[in-house]
Amino acid sequence: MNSPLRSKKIDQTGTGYLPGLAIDCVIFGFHEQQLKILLLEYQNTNLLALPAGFIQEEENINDAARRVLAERTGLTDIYLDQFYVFGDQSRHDPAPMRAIMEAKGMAVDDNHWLLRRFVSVSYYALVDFTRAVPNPDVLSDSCDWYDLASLPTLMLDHQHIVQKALETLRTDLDRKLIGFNLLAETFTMGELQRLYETILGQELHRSGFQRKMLSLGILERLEKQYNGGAHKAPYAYRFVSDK
Amino acid sequence: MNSPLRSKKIDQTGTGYLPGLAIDCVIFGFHEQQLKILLLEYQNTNLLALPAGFIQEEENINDAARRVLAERTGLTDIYLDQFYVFGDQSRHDPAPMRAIMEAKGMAVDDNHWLLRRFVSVSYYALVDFTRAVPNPDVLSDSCDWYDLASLPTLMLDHQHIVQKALETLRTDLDRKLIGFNLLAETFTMGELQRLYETILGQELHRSGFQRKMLSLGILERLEKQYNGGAHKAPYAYRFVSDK
DNA sequence: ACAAAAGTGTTTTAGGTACACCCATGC
DNA sequence: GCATGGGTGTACCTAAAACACTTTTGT
Repeated sequence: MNSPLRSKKIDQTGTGYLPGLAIDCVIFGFHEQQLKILLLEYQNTNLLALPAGFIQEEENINDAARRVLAERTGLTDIYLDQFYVFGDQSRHDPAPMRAIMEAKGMAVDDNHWLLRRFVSVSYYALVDFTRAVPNPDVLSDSCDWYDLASLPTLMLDHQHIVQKALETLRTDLDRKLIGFNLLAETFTMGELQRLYETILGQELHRSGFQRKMLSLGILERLEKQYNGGAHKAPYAYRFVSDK
Repeated sequence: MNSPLRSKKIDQTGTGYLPGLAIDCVIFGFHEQQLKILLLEYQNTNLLALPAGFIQEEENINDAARRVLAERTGLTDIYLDQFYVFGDQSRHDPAPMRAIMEAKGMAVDDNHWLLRRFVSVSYYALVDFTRAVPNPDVLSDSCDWYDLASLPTLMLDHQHIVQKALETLRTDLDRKLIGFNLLAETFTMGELQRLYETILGQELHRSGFQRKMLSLGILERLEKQYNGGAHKAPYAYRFVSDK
């Protein structure tokens, strides 16, 4: 992998990448009843941004997105969906990237390729929180999970991108049955319901939810899980694709 | 407007446009119970392609799509939706564009910007067939409607783009209530139903369809239309947005 | 009179909501 | 025993599907 944001040296010209095009990824995770996304914090600037990357000249853009995801989470088998292209010129603002590069001690030319206008092809990804290992890129000193419910201010229009990603996730949740990607291999019906409630931002009726999920024919019931709770042990379930 | 595909002279360098990025438009119309799309035929090559364009350096990409649409149809108030970015390197094939340019009598350099790899941001549009005035660009000698049901072979991966546009239209039809954009200002319930049936590729029950449409509260009933048919005169309806 | 398309009514079915009941477990 | 969370059963309501009936027009 030779992303300019990963290699030790930052390319001065952007050679080898499609110019003016970037990948931004909204990586969702779910932990302790909270929906979270992965953010990078840049060194000495307090700037927070979505994991991003560029597209190699001989690379498919969807593969570039998978590469970014693999670099930031260590995971390769991830649910990933392109959801929008942000291409307004108003989103172009070289100031934050300049601040990041200067904080890195770089001499920054006004014409540096990273300061030019970029069109962002945005993806959202759903990962198993317990399996992801966040990993910062060369320009950032941290890569961590942040609660979606109390998100700090983000760089550029990244807040807007997150908002649109969440809207897409909400409408896709029923249509594409993708929620399971946010859970571990096996899970209880209660965990699944709390996930749905968190994503949709509303409470769901327990019995109806259970019946609907089971009627979809995509859940395999396993043995009961004795977690030591003061109640009946729930069944564990596994998602089974029907292909 | 100074698109290189519209101006009399074709720019040799692509100056003024975002490099490597193109807009492709699947423009749907509906006429005589057929779903149609607008295609360009290039001079002396038998090559058919989707209406396309590039993005000016100071232009929003959605505005670029509107500009392409206005140039090809003469319409400015059009339903338009971004639906996918096609960015596989395998879609890069300079041969057809070279043939088009050579057929135009141009001397074509191997490094000509139009022969390089492009990432396509694709849009679908819904237009009122009776109001659109197809208008070819400078490289093509015709811009006309083609039946979606019996589409000829298209350039590059444009067949694939059309397929994905149609799939998106089908799923959006119920969710976004956009079908009316394909009809004239007023229409009968029968016309609307035949439109839905054509798009979805399946027959719908007449009474259920009528009730469902009326229950949405987005149709205003006007006077009856006496078309001279050997049957009861249908009501005319108009779409009313509820904002 | 009849066919054709339009508008409306009726019955049946399916899915969802709401609520109730019982089960298993730890305190 | 009791609170807690889990699984299932039942009544109810709404929306869709399927079908029937009536209306209006031209031939």
